[in-house]
Amino acid sequence: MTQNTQPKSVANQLFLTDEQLRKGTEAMFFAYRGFTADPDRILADRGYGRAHHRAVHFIHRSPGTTVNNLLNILGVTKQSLNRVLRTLIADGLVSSHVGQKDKRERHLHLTDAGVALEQSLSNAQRDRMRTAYKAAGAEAVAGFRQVLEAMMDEDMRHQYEALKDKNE
Amino acid sequence: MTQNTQPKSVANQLFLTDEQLRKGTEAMFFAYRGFTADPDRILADRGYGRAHHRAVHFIHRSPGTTVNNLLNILGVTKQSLNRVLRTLIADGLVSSHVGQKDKRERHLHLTDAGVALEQSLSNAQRDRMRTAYKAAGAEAVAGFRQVLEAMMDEDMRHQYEALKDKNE
DNA sequence: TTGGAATGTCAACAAGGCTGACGTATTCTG
DNA sequence: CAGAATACGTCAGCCTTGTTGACATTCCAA
Repeated sequence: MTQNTQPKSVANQLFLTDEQLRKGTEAMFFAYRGFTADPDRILADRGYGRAHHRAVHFIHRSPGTTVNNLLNILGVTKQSLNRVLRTLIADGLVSSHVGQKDKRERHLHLTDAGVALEQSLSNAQRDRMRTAYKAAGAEAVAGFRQVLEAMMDEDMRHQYEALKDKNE
Repeated sequence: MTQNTQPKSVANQLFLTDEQLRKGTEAMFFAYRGFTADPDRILADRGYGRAHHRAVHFIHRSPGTTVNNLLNILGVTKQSLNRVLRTLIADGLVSSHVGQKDKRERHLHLTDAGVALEQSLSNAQRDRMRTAYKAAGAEAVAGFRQVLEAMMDEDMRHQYEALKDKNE
């Protein structure tokens, strides 16, 4: 349907051919596998999965966040998140306190053990990311980020932007 | 965008700070969600999941491929893939023939209905990709691909490279 | 020709999504 | 103040998709 075998007038659009887009798709698929591979190994050793990683990551990012807040960021149901939080709290990696202002809320923090796990996960992931960044160079990295940001859903881009410059 | 108020030796490496790497991590997380969102909706309507998408995609890419071959590309166990293939075959989207040369092998093809599904999935995914590519521009896309390729595991990069230029 | 390797199938289990229903505490609002 | 709305937890049950284990068939090499 959108086969691009056009004249030169569109030569500057060559990166938009179906073939180029398909390559991008497959690159995303294979790269995401690499992206999660290292943390997955660490998690498997401790009987956790990717869901635990995501929870730990975002609690670390936003200490004191509420359950509801986390729900929006992670995009899962509360039943699903609750299962994960329950094990993390039981294992002493996450603490949950009733809110001061609003007592319906629970504020989540990593314990020392939780911070330690987060560190080992993010170190593993960062190492791979750093290697990839170094290999590709600063300009490629800028392009990488631009395309990824353009690929997000509206809502997610807002979540992302809100977190983006938090610790600068 | 890059404020160069630093000495050169530092400025060159600014994209390798932990903060930059963390942003890249989160960009991957949110972008991958967007990346899969559109096909996921189509699949859900038909009672399929992402595993079906992957199988259909790579059978389309490499018609006549064997189960074992697909296993290597997808990186799952044969039992897991088999369940998905079984439903796709039962639903008449994929055909499986015993190999001529080696009768242990099964060669996989998409039926017309399978091709139709593949089209609707890849059209949806390409649309988002195209929009993102357009918004980011050709140079950003080149960087995007470079970083993704550098992020893959060795083995996966080989799989990816092998597929990469197949239809050019 | 026979034993091992390769290919693929079936069965059963676990993680982690989902929906729906319900209970409890707390806060907001008319 | 009463009732609606919000935040959270939990139970039950479903689905997809990953896992291991057991097994049949086929091929190949000693």
